[in-house]
Amino acid sequence: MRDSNASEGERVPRSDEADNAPTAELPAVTDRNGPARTGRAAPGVDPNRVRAIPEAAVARLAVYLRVLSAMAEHGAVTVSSEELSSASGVNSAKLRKDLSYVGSYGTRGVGYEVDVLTAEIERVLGLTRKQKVAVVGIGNLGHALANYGGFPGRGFPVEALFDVDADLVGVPVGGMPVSHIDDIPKVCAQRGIAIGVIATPPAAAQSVCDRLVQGGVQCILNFAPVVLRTPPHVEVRKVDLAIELQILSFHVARKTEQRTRRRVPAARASSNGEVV
Amino acid sequence: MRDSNASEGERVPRSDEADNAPTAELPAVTDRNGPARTGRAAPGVDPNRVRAIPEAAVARLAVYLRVLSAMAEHGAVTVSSEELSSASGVNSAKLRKDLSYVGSYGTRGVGYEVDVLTAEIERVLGLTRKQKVAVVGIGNLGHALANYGGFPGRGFPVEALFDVDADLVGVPVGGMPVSHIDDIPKVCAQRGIAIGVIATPPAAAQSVCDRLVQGGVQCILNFAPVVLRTPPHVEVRKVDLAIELQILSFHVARKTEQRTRRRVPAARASSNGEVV
DNA sequence: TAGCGCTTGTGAACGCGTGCACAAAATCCG
DNA sequence: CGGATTTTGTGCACGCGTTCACAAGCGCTA
Repeated sequence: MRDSNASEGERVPRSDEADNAPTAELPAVTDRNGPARTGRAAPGVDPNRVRAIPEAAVARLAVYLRVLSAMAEHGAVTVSSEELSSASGVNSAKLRKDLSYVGSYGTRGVGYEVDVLTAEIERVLGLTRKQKVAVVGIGNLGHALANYGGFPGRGFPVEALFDVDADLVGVPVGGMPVSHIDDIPKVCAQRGIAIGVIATPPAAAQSVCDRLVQGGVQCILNFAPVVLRTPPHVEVRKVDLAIELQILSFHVARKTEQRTRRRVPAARASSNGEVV
Repeated sequence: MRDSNASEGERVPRSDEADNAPTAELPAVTDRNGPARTGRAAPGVDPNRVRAIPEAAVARLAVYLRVLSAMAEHGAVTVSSEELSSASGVNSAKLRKDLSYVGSYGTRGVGYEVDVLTAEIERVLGLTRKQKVAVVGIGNLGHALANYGGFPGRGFPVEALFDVDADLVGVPVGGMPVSHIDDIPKVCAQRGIAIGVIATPPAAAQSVCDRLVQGGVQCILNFAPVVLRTPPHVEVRKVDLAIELQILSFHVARKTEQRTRRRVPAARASSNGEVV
């Protein structure tokens, strides 16, 4: 009954794939061929123990990381799964299972050392090596992203900004000059940018996406409300404000509907149970 | 192997709940008590056919809606599940199942009428009644949201803007004057605002959230990187840029790792594992 | 050192979502 | 008018993710 961004954000389908969208709420679109696991999904066991971590677990690990960092600032040295889980809004069983994907770094009867756990999660998420980010489309949203600067707890360095608007090119935004989108492939390749963020109008998104791919970007975070087509090796995540609102709208409608229905005598409170 | 924003955005856990996070990719967190279904999850059948639509399906329906609207503009009158699904990036079986939650509005051997399908999906998503939206925190992101104006395909009317900054109060942004956050409860109640969008710094998010709830808001879209505590009847969805980037970072690391491992013969670094 | 209590880590079961495959239905064509 | 073709709608089975529940392990205390 409640669970929204299934798995946060949404998985964006590939043109070359026949399946799709996610759950875990989220976010909301998932797809895959093999198991949903992230590691090697080969039928046989994974030899190198890359450990197949469920996508949903990865998202939660990122949440734990932030909570842990807040706790560390408060001077906490150890945490129990109970404390960490309630602060993160998940149940403790799930939290422990998530942490088990990372490894066994807890002490039974005691809990986890905050700094050890933090380091291990960062290791698994690949945060030890900062991934360079490029933002394309310097409108309101692009500005917000460019200035996001230190993303909470360690930042992803924004190494390049792009826009079509000639008047913007050369202008520094958040301490970084804007380049023209025609230079995307060149600049991205030169600077070794791994992640591209698309904050352009929908019409421009696909062509920008193509250029980013051309520039060797491995992952794309797409804020434009379109379904991007990318080669299979490029990971795409989508954040869609309109869809988020529509999902909420659905919930509002549902609640209103239930309330209305309740008012009507007919009732039948039995099955429906919760009154909300 | 690929599927990110599980179910889009993420479900935000409740303080009073013991469970949690979502799927369906994007952002990522889900939780619930009963079945993940959205309708009444009572054991018995749902008498009033509120039809329990999976959260992930709701998110996809919103995507179909946008694709349909684009097709309508191109003059399409009917669509087959195959066309619509490939344009939406899902497989046709899933699409048909999703549409079956809405009802049976297709014609076998022919397909779906674009306008009929559009109308029915809008009905199910509750888009026939426009939900009023308030945006809190008029920084870069808030500006972007306030100007988002016509969200692609029908807009959610932004009926109020709020900020703490006294210099901003009264200033029109996107054609609407900014009010002070202290007035949130009053204004929201007066204007019957159903959805609140939080685009404030993390530190202010919880208190803003409390005021929104106080003002009678039913759903909250949270862009601040914090876990909000809300009463059970308030639906919260979260969009977390930092987490999105971290998830992508994880994928980048994984790919790099695989590439590296393939190159190195010895391999099997045992414990420390990944080379990063 | 032995016992007790607390917390981790995980095996197993449940449930939801996904994908397959086919029957039902409607149109088209001969 | 009957058969071939196309496409919907769905029953069923598989699989992942969540949850439960408990054994294992560690520290503290007597």
